[in-house]
Amino acid sequence: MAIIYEDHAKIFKAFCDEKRLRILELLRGGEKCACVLLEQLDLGQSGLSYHMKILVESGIVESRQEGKWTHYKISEKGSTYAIALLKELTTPNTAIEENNCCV
Amino acid sequence: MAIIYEDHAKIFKAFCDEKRLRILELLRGGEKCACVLLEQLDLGQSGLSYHMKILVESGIVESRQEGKWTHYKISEKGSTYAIALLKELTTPNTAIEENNCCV
DNA sequence: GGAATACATCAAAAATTTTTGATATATTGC
DNA sequence: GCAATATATCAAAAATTTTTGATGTATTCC
Repeated sequence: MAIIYEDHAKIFKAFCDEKRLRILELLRGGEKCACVLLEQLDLGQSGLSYHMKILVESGIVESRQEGKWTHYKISEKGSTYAIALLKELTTPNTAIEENNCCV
Repeated sequence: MAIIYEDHAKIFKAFCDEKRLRILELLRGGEKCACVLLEQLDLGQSGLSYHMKILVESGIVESRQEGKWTHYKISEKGSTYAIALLKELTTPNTAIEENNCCV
């Protein structure tokens, strides 16, 4: 399957797991460091790290290092892009020929 | 995890698999019956059926039976809802208290 | 420098999703 | 009604994702 589908799928993977949706919900309240997320979620430390990696790689979340702490927040740029992409993926594209049958 | 996260995750599952993104791309060209999708995709018949079920259950695709054929198309209503939801999920929510630490 | 803290990475186990092939159901044309 | 066609469903296998616990790395504090 073409590269582009893989990239697009990656973006929406941020939203198709309940744990990650819960994390995003917390981040809607503003930037949080991993330790705060950890105490609010039913997740182990390495489990949180795993999900944060997926979120950051999707572009929906950005991370910022500050000493020994890592702070995470929702990326406005990434979110805007995802919304535009979702619109595109669900909008009729007349450039694609109608290829029908079975009538 | 609360019911609502499960429902939301279900919607975005439509977009986090490459095969399903490819199917949506085809449907952007207009309503298609399963047989057309089948010949355009690298998928077996039961595999297509599996993915179509996920797409329909996400609300992004609607199906219409016509004799022995099933026609699928992108649901405008479902898409609009998904876009609105994605916006909501990535928009700061000041109602949620800022719960920070580590500063 | 050494201990403590925060987080990432790794590998194995567990869980879930996807694929595959067989079978079931419904519709059409004879 | 019977054969053929279109699609759904099922169950087992394969693949992928997620969880878990152990270990590694970087930073701070003493």
